[in-house]
Amino acid sequence: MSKAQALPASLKQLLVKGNDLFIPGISIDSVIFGFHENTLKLLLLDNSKSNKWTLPGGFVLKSEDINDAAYRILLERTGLKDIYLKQFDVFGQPNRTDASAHKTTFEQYGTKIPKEHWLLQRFVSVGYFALIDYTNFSIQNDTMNSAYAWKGIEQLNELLIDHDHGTIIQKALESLRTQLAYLPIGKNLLPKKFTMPELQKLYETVLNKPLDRRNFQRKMLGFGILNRLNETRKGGAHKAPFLYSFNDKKYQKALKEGLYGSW
Amino acid sequence: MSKAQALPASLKQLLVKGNDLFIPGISIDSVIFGFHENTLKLLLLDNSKSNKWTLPGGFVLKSEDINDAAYRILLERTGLKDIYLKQFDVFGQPNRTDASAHKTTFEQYGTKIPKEHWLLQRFVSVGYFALIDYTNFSIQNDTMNSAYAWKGIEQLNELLIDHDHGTIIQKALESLRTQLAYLPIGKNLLPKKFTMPELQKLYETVLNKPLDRRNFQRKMLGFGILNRLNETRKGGAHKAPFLYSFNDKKYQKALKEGLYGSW
DNA sequence: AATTCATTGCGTTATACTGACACAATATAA
DNA sequence: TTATATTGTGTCAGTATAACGCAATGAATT
Repeated sequence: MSKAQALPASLKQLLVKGNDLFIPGISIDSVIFGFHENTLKLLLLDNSKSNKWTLPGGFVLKSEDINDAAYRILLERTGLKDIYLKQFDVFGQPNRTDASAHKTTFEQYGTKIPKEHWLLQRFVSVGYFALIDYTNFSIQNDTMNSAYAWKGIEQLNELLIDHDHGTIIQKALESLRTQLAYLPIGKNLLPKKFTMPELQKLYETVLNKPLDRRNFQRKMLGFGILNRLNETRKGGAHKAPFLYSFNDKKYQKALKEGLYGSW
Repeated sequence: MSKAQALPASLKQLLVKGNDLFIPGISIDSVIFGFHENTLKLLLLDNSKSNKWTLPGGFVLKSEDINDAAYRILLERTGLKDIYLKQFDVFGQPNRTDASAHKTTFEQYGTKIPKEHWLLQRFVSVGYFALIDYTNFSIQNDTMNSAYAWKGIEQLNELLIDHDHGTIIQKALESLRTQLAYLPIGKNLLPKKFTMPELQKLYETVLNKPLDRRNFQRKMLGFGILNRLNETRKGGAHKAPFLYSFNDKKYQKALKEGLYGSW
């Protein structure tokens, strides 16, 4: 076993001042979605030693709105701001594994959380999902000194077995699917310019079923939310597809009614 | 001013033992929907003196699942069980009015909540909505000694002005609308036997727009979730409509896919 | 430079669904 | 018995959907 590193300042502060700063018993967990190479990815944190991957999360300041806290935590831990973020569920089982996860985090540095410490109390977690542009985010270590990595949703079984973060992710995916017609997934998960096949793959991935290429295009164009640009994406083999961008105003408006259709 | 009544036992217990029994900082508010005389109704509690109506709610026991708590609270305060109940949002603004509402409740009985008491801390509230059969529920006073009453959603403006329970109710209604295709509102808001016009009025009320009688019937029957009974509802003037009941199995199944259609 | 080939852009057709409306049947009230 | 509002059933034009055809294109191959 390698020598224990010094406890990072951020963790020390959590231990010492957390009780004064944060409201007790409530945590936030964020499921951060990205889309790359035709797969949905999640931004997860590696708790190094344990090789258990976890959702980035945090706590709510004593006089802070919960939604504001979710944005702040996202900003602090990833540098991301102006991100689409949405609360989707609350996880309130008394046997949630937060306490043991916190223990593990500190034990990596040879630090033990004192008994009765607020971190070891029962936590109710509010789940948020974020939609971010994969191409516009460069991974860096976060303030808690954990390492980020994008993980494809198909690899999750190995990473999160028996971990209740797995449940949270499943619920987030479910929300994404059932509310698809009302969510700006295209705008937030794709780069500013994208091709029709890319948009289609995104919808196919979320819905987990294939869609007809030609019918998809007709329907999407029918919504009147896309601008076709005078550019094509060259470089890939075969015919170069047109690039599109979203007409933000019309997109917003259309989403209010829901992108009607039999997906 | 009339003489202050004695503090009810349930309130006294809350004051004295609440801190040991419940997890701090988290409350539950339930928006209880019923349908009667072609209007959506809410089951509200009158805080007598103040004439401010509030949502029935409560707190979570220290080793209790939040969803279980919501069911328990509903049972304790209304006698209702086996009810459709669904979490729809979390309300986490630091300036929520719970503390002052609690104060008012106790001041009615001439009791003052001690400073620093847990009831006066900041609360994050988890919102649930319940769908219940109006005809199968008889109003009684609840354990907190408040009086229940059904209030039509159109009268809410007068009752809840500037009250953040108003926001919660609005959000509950919104959830009801956007998730309509996935919610068993018919089964849970109507009596076992009902007529097609009654079912239609329910959908019209939730959607807040009129629907064509004949198209509605065609679509509903098309889902294959209704049994037409060999009875009609006589008594009303004019032609007696058939009675229907739900085919529970098919209803459940259809809701999983969502009751597809352009409502 | 010509050929190959997977992919893209645009189009067609049969079918199902939707919205708007017509008309006969019927339970109560007059 | 008649009047009336409501319900049950049906029609029809317009629209949306699912399934598929075919020519155009850009890079890779020869």
